[in-house]
Order: sequence, then structure tokens, then C-alpha cells
Amino acid sequence: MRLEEEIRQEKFRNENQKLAVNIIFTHGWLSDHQSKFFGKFDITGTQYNILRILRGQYPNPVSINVLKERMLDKMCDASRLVERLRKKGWVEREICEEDRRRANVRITKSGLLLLKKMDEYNEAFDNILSNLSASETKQLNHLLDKLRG
Amino acid sequence: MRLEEEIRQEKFRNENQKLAVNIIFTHGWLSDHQSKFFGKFDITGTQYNILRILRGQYPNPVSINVLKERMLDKMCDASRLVERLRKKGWVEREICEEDRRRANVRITKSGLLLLKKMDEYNEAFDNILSNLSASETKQLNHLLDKLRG
DNA sequence: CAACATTATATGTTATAACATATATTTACA
DNA sequence: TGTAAATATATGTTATAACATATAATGTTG
Repeated sequence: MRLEEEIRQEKFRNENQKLAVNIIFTHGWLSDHQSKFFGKFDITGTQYNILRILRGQYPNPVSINVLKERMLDKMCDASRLVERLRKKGWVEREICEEDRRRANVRITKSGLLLLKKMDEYNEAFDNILSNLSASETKQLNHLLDKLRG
Repeated sequence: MRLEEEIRQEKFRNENQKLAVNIIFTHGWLSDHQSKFFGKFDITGTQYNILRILRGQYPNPVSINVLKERMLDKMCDASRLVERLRKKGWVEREICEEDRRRANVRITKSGLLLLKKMDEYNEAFDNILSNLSASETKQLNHLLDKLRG
């Protein structure tokens, strides 16, 4: 639906301002869908993202700092985020012996199992974004990349 | 920059998944810029948005419920958000006499003044999004609208 | 009109994000 | 090598978001 109808605001200063609002609104729309999905597995989108990064490196560990760098939303709070995942048994951490400042974080079997279970729903999840054709999706990706410069 | 480089992940399941990640990442990128700007005025993006809605109706008041409806991120917590704005002197509220359940919220002179001051920076703000041509911006808006169905 | 449902808002609680600061370890360099 | 700077992570604090529930006013229906 047109943004103007969704938020009942007919006038924007210009297309740029509308774009800013549109990005925020679309993000909210997507988050709603996602958190419904993630909620079923007692995990947040941010946490899921971390687990995905860790699976990508498995069986190698990843430091907190690298996690920060690769996170979608650069959080300063990665320590406590990892600690929450640890409490749920999805990751383990140990001090890195080569550099004792670092903490090595690794996904556990239990974490891998969770992701595997969630993988089965990937297709349903992708369908949230099925209102665009393949070429439109590609173009949208391209425009977002270009927007950020 | 290409999303793949920004988050150092070369492979996505498909363009749809990349799109989901791209929207979240672009939103984060935009929020960073915005909060730098909003922070200068001791206001958050959400609060600014409420003030804009209220200015749109000025001098008529708006109920909490209508604010909720029009907010970009439908918050359940609009009461306390309005209360925060009231404490800063940017809005006032009173009980609606026709329906005493409702609270009428109105932007104050001080709130209007703040928005006016912020208006002066609109152009600089729009420039955050200046990496696209006019027609690309329009198309991006169109694709986002279509994506949400 | 009495009882119940609905609506609008408020509030208690918990989880998380944001910010500043602290601690421990390593690196650089005089 | 001793000391300061830099780095990696942790922690204290505060603000806000999310969720559930409470309260008060209005609408509805027999």
C-alpha cells in the first residue's frame, strides 16, 4: 500500500523525506513479521544474526569484536548479548590464550540444532518478501546499496 | 557500498534474504545519521515524529489513539511517550470533555518553535539521501511500497 | 436500566539499547 | 625495560521498548 495511505500523511517535503519515512516504516513492517517468526523460537533477530555469523565460522570461534563488526546494527553491547545466548546454551565462550583480552565465542551443538530447525522455515520466511518480482527485488537491493553510497 | 562488503558476508540464500538484511542494515545506517541530527536537539526520532503529527493538526488536539495509529512504529507505549514530551514542555494534554476516556494532546508554542528551528536543517538532512538521482529515489519509494503489498 | 462488552488510556514489570566508565592485556617507544 | 597508549571486553546506569494487566468511561443489549 502507498506510504501516504498507511500513515495517513498525504504530503511530504519531497521524495527524499518520503524515502526516509518509507525506510523506517518498511523496516518496522519487516521487523513485525520477523519477530513473529523469531518469537516462536524464543530468539530475537539480533541474536539470530549472531548465531548465523557463528555458524558461518564453525568450528572456528569468533571474537566479540568481530561479532560487533559484522552485526547488522553495530551494538556496543555485544558482551551481554553473547552472555544471554550462553545462558540459553546456544554458544560457549572461553578466553583466547594467544591474546588474553579476547573472548572466543563458538556456537554449540544446541545452537546449530536451533538454526537447522529454523532453516526449515526459510522458504515461508522468504515469502514475506514475495510481492516483488525477481528483477524488482534485485533492483531494490541495488538501489539500497547505492543509497548508502 | 555493496551490502556484501559492508557486513562481510558474501553469500545469501537468495535475493529475498539479502533484501531482508539490506532493509535492516539500511535502516540502521539511516538511524545513525538521524540520531546524530536529532541528538543535537535533545529529541528522538520517535518523539520528533509525534511532534510533526501534532503540528499537522495544530491548533486542533490529537488523541493518544490517533497518535498510535499514525506513528511509524506502532508503539503500545504512546502514553508515556507523550508524557516525556510534556515534561519537556513541547506538548500539553487535557482530558477530552466529550469522551472522558480520551486525552487530547496538543503541541505547545515551545514545541512549534523547536520544529521551526529544526526545519532550518531540513535541507542538510535531506542530503543524507542524496546519493540517488531524483528518478531513482522515486523508484525506490515505489518499490518499497510495492514490497509491503 | 442493569450487566456486560468495548474502548481509551495508564501503569507495573521485564528485557534490551545506549552511554559512559572500568579493567585487564597487549603494543609501542623513549 | 618501564611507562604510556591502544585494544578487547566487561560493567554500572539510565532510557526506552515490549508485554501484560488495570482502570475508567462509554456503548450495547436483553
